[in-house]
Amino acid sequence: MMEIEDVSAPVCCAPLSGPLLPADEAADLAKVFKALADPVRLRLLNLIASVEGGEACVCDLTGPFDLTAPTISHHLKVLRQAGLIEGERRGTWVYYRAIPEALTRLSGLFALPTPAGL
Amino acid sequence: MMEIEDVSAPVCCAPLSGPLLPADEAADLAKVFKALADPVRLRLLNLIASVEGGEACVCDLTGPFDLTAPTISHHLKVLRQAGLIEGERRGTWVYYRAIPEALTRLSGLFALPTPAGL
DNA sequence: TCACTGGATAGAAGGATGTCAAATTAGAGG
DNA sequence: CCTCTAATTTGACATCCTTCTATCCAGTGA
Repeated sequence: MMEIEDVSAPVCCAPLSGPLLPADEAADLAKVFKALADPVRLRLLNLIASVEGGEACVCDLTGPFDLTAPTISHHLKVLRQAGLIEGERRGTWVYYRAIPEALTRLSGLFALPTPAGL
Repeated sequence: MMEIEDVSAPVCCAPLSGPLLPADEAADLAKVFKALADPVRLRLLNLIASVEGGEACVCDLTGPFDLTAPTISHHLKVLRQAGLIEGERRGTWVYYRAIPEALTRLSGLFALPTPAGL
């Protein structure tokens, strides 16, 4: 269940304003953004990343949405396969946390070379 | 032709690790990521943002891809409506440039509150 | 072992998306 | 005015995505 593909791994450092992105890296990056391209998943990531302690139980992630448990489970899987979150089962419950490196990587992607211009 | 919707405008400042994102802001943000969730559009934005002078002619954006002109035009429109790029016609040609504020906004979205942990 | 609960998986229906060919608009130049 | 080129729009088609219901798996505890 906890399989991870982490398509974001090879996508690393260079900002979009920087050197030309190879086509295969663009494809990998697109998968990460595809994971973010849904309001439910954005709110899920937001919920998980903003939790005090860094961990959120799935049982607390279903309530805020007007969706069935399988749908939430599906969205969590998409976020997981994108390398944005990771899950761990402890007893009856499963806990998810954000992967800081993934967020930092994305932050750097949008960095500008000369912010003096703005 | 140059209509802009700029769905990214209301989405502004708070990082994903920060306070809870309202549902409607999440929906707006998702539109921006939907625009980024395609390898061709990522490469287009990369091409435009990395051009010396900050401007790229559409005529130079068709070559790098194995796609027809209408398809490139469609992708540019999606990026435009997401508020990531803007276009301007000068004579026969249309030039596009990245909108730095949009990129900076996204960069801040992935900022972490306490990078001390990593 | 059996029942109960939290969570994931499988399969299907409906809507959204990427791509193309064909037609359209905008400007340059005879 | 006519033609040529750059770029966009339109309409169609195939594919993918979100969501559901139904089912299955994993632990807990009697």
